Amino acid sequence: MDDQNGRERNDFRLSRRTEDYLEAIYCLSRERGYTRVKEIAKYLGVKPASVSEMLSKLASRGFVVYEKRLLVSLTPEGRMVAECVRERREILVKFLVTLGVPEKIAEEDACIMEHILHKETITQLKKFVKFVEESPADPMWLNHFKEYCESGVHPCLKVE
Amino acid sequence: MDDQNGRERNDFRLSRRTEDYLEAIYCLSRERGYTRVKEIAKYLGVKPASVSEMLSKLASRGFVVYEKRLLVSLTPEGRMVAECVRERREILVKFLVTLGVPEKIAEEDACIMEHILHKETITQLKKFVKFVEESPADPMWLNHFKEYCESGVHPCLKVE
DNA sequence: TATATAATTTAGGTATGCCTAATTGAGTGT
DNA sequence: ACACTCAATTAGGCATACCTAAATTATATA
Repeated sequence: MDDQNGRERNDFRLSRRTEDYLEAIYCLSRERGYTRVKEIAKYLGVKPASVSEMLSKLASRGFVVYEKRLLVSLTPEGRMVAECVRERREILVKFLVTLGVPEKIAEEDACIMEHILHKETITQLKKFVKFVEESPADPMWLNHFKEYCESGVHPCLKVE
Repeated sequence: MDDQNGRERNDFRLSRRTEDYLEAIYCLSRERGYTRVKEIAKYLGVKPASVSEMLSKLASRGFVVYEKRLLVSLTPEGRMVAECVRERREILVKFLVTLGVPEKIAEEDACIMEHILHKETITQLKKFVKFVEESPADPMWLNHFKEYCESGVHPCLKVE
């Protein structure tokens, strides 16, 4: 009934870890079209044995093409999932960076958030990022916000 | 090395579920100073048996006062943790609501985010919420953003 | 007080995911 | 062709966290 383990809050989503693996494979196989156990293990910071196990599961669910001991690649379905995950993540990074979170931390937190937030939340964050991007020139308020972050005082309040 | 299971990304933080339980107990025992297995189970949407197990762990770690079959309450330490978690959460809800996420979803996602984001991220979100709150009158850009959400066009671009 | 009912706990399982150690397999060099 | 090495897989375990069913214990009512 929870999402600590495999199943997510809503049943449409894959487990966080499943998404992580798909995204990793997606990134790693971008250029050549394939990747391998060792690379995935390094990318995700786990041991090859764990990757091996997970790949069997992913293959049986139709997300990757994988014959034991051979190279790994995504099926069209796996690619679709990975792209969604990736897109969510990129938006989140931009968003957090806009708000002044250091890039590196933004990356990490985005990676976590992408897996677990409702689509409504992602939608709003996406809109926000676009809103900022589409703003003509530098949005004044953003500068104000940055100033506020540094000084701790809202610029509009100290206009004397 | 991961955080799917017990241990979190950084070692200071308790597992997500541990925090959930502490927060639940905190909420439920606010008025009377104590709560009970059944209530916690209902609050978290798990079975009493699971709560029972978890309480033993929480007690052995010094977060709750709990003698089998009796009422449950937080130790000062448990309360401290719960309060931190709670504060993080409230900020997140405010933040998401500001960005137009429906209240109910904001609550849920906040509950998830609170457990896993870096403190730097929380800090920035907190600042952002404060920034908005301390803005004199209605911040223009927020209205613009709302308009943008509805129309899909940045108001500043269609000023003719 | 005795008994019925409600609350808890225990026992025994499940699933995810990760790890180590031991094996298996495949490609390379001699 | 054989041995070496490195990659990948299997086997056996661990921890978290949940569940169901069965056994307890408490409480409330007749």
